[in-house]
Amino acid sequence: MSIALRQHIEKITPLTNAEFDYVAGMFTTKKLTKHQFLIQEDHEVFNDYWVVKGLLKAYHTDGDGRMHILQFAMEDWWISDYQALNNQTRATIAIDCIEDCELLVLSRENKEKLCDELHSIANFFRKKSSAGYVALQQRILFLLNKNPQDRYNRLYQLSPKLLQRLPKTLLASYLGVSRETLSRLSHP
Amino acid sequence: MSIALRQHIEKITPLTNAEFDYVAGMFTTKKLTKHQFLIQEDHEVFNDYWVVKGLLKAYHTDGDGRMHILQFAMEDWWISDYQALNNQTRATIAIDCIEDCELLVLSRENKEKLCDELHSIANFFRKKSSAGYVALQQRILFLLNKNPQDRYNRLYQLSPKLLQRLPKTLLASYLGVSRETLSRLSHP
DNA sequence: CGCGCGATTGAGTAATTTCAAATCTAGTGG
DNA sequence: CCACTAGATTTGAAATTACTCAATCGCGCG
Repeated sequence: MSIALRQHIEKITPLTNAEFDYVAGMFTTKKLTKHQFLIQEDHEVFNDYWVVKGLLKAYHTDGDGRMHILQFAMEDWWISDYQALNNQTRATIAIDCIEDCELLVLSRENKEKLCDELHSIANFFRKKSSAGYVALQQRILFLLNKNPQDRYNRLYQLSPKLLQRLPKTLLASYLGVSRETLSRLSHP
Repeated sequence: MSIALRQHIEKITPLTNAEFDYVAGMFTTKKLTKHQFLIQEDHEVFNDYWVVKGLLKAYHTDGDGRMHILQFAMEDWWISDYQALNNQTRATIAIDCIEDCELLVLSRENKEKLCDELHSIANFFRKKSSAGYVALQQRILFLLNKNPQDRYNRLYQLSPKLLQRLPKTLLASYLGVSRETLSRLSHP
């Protein structure tokens, strides 16, 4: 099965062949094309997703119909509505495909099962969450005090590849600025 | 030992008496007075902290000497510089006491030990991190698109008690607005 | 009573948004 | 291969919002 997934997990914790086979067996696959929804607001959320290939956005639409992007996900990233997934509530965010996508699907039940049975996997997700938490803190710091140019530069530093694959409109929404303002920045 | 800590953990996962005693034995205690530092920027970070009593702030100071508050922590909250703690790097944020504080201290080693030995504790921290991640996502959504009044109202809804214990200057910094702007909002 | 600190108020300024229009680009069909 | 269209991006100008700086207020405490 997916070598990439194994490498991804083993960046954090080693797995025996048997363990990995067991883990991999818990996943199913899913393919979506550009513009298709992975999760829609107000729907139930049953799965966590790992991106094999493609690019997605997770976003909330506010009362005025404005979209605010919470996260992008490309190869090797996890994505879901974790609030809904953890608490078994309805989705408050939507996720759709910016490009054609290939995903590995891990249901809540299988995730919990894996975490109960395999120490290493429990630790994997624990460390992933903690790293995600830290990453969001960094993003908050930039939203709190940095101007649009600084925010853009940071994202450019963090993942230049992502920027090239994104329409500017979406990037603006992620950075919390209007697309006109983004357009007036200097783009390295 | 701390009944409160046991209740805190058992909100997520049950523990036997023996397990809890073992867990509790991994913590030490620490008392600090108002204005004292728990963590200073550029220092090493060895511990995670759980607040028994008191109120602290975690913040970053930018190049212009402006403080940006990442997190407050009061009773029942965990706090540390997780970036530094996880990666064994130097602190990029400072944490100090807004009120006199009483803390339970869990070293990185003991935390990892507990997570390796006790399934339930590994799951506890995993779920805590995930919940923390979701909470930060919500905060990001408000920073992305809401005006100061909405941000204030949200925090008022989330924890009105916190607001009463905080100097407005700190609140402004947390919300990402100037104290003058905060002062001009309607305070319910 | 007066000092000191935090909070408030006022006025001017800077930055970003908004609205509108023009330009560019990629994909489509002739 | 070219013209055409829809969508995305850029540009311009006005309006809005929040910031900054400065002054004042209010309260607790010595």
